[in-house]
Amino acid sequence: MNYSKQREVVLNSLKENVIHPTAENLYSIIQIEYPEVSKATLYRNLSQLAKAGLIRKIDGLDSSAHFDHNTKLHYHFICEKCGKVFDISTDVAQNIVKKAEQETGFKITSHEIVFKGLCKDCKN
Amino acid sequence: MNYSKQREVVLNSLKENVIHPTAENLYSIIQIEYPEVSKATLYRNLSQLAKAGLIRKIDGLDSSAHFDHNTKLHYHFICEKCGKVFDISTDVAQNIVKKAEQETGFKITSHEIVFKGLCKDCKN
DNA sequence: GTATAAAATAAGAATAATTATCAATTTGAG
DNA sequence: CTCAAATTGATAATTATTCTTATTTTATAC
Repeated sequence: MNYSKQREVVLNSLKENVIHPTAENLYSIIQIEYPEVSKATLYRNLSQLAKAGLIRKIDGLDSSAHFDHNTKLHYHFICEKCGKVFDISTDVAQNIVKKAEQETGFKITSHEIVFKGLCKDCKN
Repeated sequence: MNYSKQREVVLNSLKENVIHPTAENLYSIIQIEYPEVSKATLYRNLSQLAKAGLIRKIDGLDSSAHFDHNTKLHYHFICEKCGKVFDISTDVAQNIVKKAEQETGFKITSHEIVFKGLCKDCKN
């Protein structure tokens, strides 16, 4: 991966926006300061950065993919009322990969857990 | 929900095709015997049946949603080589909802676990 | 520094999956 | 049987994302 100004902007924007943004969220945010970053470039870089392991793509939350600056293993919760995404620690499912591999005999290379419901604020 | 012939066809086809098909998979299958079921009707009925809890929609496996005739709680694995989807029992993550609710204080109404990797056949 | 090949870009077209529109048909309660 | 509500087929529209192409940047070799 060569250096590019646009990729740096994408990566930094994600690091500064810890809200698990979608590509469109990030595009709006980036547009304000860096209108020179096009949508195609944003999508391309998000893919590349995720493939390189520098960021993480989160599927299954809602109709679009969200992106996470935090590459350490953890899970996610999306509030069905306000749409906010929160982290859930791996404590909730210990040794889950080992257990699943033992049960199935498959080789597991990645996994994601998505919880849905109401966050603390929206519950009331 | 009123009765409709088309909805019956959709539900029965899913029950007979335990392969976790996508909407397009199911459309191809249904077309052969029941060309009178349109694509719009298929999508509409899959949504309605899922909302009514008679089937389950699985997100996060790949670019399209898959559907499951089995509404009992369980998790999923998709083989990144052959694309087949397999069930994973809830044993791999016991009390996960309770744990996540205790950790966060959120109200969790649903969750899904998606594993990716290589199935037994593709591993070799 | 200059040449140059590989990588990256912007702009917009294209695609894939899904949802919406709407007139016509079907269903079910009274 | 009647009529409103539900459902349908056909197709347009939408959403999210990827692809195309000509141009520009970057890294490297001289």
